[in-house]
Amino acid sequence: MAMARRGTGRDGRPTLEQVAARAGVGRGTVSRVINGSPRVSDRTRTAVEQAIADLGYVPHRAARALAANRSDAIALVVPEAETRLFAEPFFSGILRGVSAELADTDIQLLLTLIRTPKERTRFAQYAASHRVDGVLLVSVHGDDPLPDQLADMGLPVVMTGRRSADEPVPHVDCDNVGGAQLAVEHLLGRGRSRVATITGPADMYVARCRLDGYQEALRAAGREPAVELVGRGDFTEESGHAAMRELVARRPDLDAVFCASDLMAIGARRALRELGRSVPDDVALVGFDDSALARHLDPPLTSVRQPMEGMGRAMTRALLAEISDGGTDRPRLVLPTELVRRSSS
Amino acid sequence: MAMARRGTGRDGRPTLEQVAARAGVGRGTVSRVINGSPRVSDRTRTAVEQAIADLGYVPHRAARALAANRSDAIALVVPEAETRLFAEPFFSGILRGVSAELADTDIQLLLTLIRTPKERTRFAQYAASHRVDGVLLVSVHGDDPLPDQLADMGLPVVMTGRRSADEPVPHVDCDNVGGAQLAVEHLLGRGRSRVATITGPADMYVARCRLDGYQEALRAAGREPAVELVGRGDFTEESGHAAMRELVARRPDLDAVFCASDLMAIGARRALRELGRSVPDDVALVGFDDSALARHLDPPLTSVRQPMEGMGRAMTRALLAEISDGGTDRPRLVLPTELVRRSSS
DNA sequence: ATCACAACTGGGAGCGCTCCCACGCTCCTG
DNA sequence: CAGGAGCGTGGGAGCGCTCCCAGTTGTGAT
Repeated sequence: MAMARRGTGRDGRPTLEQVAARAGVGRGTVSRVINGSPRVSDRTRTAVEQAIADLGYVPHRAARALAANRSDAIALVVPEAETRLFAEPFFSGILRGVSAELADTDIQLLLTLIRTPKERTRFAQYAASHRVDGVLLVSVHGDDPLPDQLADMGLPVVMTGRRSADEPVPHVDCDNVGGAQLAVEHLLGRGRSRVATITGPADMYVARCRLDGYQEALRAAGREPAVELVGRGDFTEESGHAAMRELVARRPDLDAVFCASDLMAIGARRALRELGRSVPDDVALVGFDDSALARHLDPPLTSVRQPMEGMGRAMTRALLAEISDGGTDRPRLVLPTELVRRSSS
Repeated sequence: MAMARRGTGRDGRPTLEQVAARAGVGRGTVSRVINGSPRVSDRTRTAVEQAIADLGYVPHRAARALAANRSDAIALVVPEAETRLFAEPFFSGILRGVSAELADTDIQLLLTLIRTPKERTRFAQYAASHRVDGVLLVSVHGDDPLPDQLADMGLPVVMTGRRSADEPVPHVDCDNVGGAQLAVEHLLGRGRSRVATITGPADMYVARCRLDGYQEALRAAGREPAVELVGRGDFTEESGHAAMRELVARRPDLDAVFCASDLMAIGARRALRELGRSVPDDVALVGFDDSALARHLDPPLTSVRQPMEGMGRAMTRALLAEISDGGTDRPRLVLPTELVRRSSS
């Protein structure tokens, strides 16, 4: 036997039912008002809105999720390493963008830090079981299967960066090639003629792009890129330090270095100091990321800025669009980068 | 009339009902197994577990939340300014700690960046309407009513830092007084005798604590703190720069400065360079936070490290405890700080 | 063998919402 | 003036779970 209708929900908060009673309408009508359906007369709508205000009614998320079969939540998945290495501005910039874009929707942001491959696997299962309506993926590596797994499960996904030139999964990237070109053109424009580079891991597409930009800029200026001017790093400071020493040993006459990350530029700067070369007089230095560190290096580091907050916003918009239209246009966005000139070059 | 039971849930995923059917038991029994109730025989439990594995069953969050009247989610609320100013290591450190502590629970982390006072108000309402089981609050200011609002609504809350010495809301803080003492003792131990400090805003409890530590350390060493050795800052680089210039003008003979944040130490360092004073020979410098910037300053900055990740973990544990036991012991934890010695002192 | 009691188990009821069907009404059309 | 065609509306059914109350079975004491 059905229990008598109570005056409030289990926890004392009003339910749809009470709002309906107070407004003198049916449950369905209140639901329609809340969800912005046009099939409600103005009179009724006003009355319902009044009742909602009077009661301080707020829809119950779980009930709504259960009935409507959606969660009104999206997940932002970040490898834990990101929060250390590129903490500023990469991760927090993305986060601000995502959060800003979500601010006037009713959608929750679920943050998932992934430490291990095992957690990565577990995440796919979790995501599938109706925890989220879509997933934002940050810093995906070249061989990462997660984006495809999620996409195959029919879950909307948007990621930052690409795994390759023909990335099938919707994504938002910044113009790494163009940014590197800007940097190298700048160095050439300052009269430097033996411009070296320190690259990231060859298996990361982003690193290849920055190398491509470096080479293209040189060719555009009528110079053939020299192999011995390319140092290999892995985006860490230590690798930048080592690569810089090798470069100088190989080409003592180099007069500029474009580093594919600020952290590597910091390592390179240390190496140059050890070798008694001044920056920017002997060697001009440019980094990539425009991190907080760049601003505070001695001398302040010229760097390529990625529009992190813009990328966060763009990803989120793309994901929300995919969620609502069922993934018809699979966006691929590339946002412009910008050179921030400081005294290291 | 009830519809015939279907073979799977609406979205093709198995439901409790199917697991029960496959294991040849009732719905209630499967629920008991999933929730770890002891009132299930081993035979049955094994059979159910097998069925769960066979079907790849994962409980439906929303359904569970609705039926059990809990959300299995907690919110981490961060003022947006935090993600800029103290991005590293403060925010990401806390985040890693929280995330680590949550890793082997089934609890989701909801991240809420708060930009404006209006959003702050809105959050209270959201939190109340069964979106979360508890709230983690970061960087609360002295006059912030949000912690009390949430606590008054009966929502478990734990925050980092305190608003005052007798903070009523459960919290996890680091030993700011002790950290400042460490720093000053260290400076005195290196033979410095005219130790100045640059403080944070007087209305922030954390700033007062660091000032107290500075003064106590001096007194413990038998010296009376001098008013003209105290510079006022607001945790920003610019304020550190200005305060440093004033201090030197007031007391040209000072030989050490303890800054209540790394950012202010960076500003101070710049001022000292402009004034032609070397670090550490003329003036020894110590910061607070041990940010990434400290490591890369020239010279590398001695700084007080807060156990950010540990604080994140501690907060989370405290919150989970409060959620499960209904808030009986209202924890107040103070974690130790540590001095990281580098060449600036 | 009988009874009390514990240990398990099944399934009804219900969480608060959305979806959708059916039911008045009003207003045209022919 | 009958027959649609819409509009706006009410409310039943059901989302997948947990809770809890009745069984049902098994055990040991009498």
